[in-house]
Amino acid sequence: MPPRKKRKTAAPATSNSKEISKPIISNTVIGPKYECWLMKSEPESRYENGIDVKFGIEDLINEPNQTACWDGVRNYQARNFMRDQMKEGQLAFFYHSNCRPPGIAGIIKIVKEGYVDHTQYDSKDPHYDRTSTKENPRWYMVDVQFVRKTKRFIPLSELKDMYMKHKQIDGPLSNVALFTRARLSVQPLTSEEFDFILSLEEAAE
DNA sequence: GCCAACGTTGGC
DNA sequence: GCCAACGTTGGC
Repeated sequence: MPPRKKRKTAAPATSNSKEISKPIISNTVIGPKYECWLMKSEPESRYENGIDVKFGIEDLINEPNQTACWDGVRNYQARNFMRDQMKEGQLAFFYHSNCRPPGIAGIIKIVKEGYVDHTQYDSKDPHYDRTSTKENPRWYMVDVQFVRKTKRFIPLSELKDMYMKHKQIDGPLSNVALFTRARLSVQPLTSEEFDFILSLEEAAE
């Protein structure tokens, strides 16, 4: 199951009180601080169990309030980021995957923190999980809202060139999850990584 | 459509 | 808890 997403929602913002099991940052080992994100979604039609999982940035723009729940993520690391670490107001890149060309299309923000992904209980949903129970939900999602498109599409190829370069010189993208954990559909970015990538939208390549 | 990388499952 | 088999992601 693909961590792809979406459709529906536009949840009014009762901020959720649930989830108390927060992360607790054991800073015994100090890792990078993640306050920004990259979220992948497929902008082109693809059918899973007969249902189109297409959800590109234009689809988000067309949602009520330009807001959608990021349902359908079925990977534990990605879930943990959404459930435990994403905070309201944080920014994320909207990344187009499984298309040509792949890359960053826009910026979104987290408008509702982690809560139970209802699609896990829906037997008709492509991401139905028959083993998850209401008493002990397995999958979580957040709500995101469109902020803006990037001034230009920032292709993966360009990010990869930067990554390769930065690995040599220990530049800002030398550890970026997009390449060090390529298959994760919800990825963390440090502010430095986020800002560097954002600065690329100005450049003419 | 191919397939490398990597996550998950389940036997032992 | 190991690890082989299998499934998925997603670039190309």
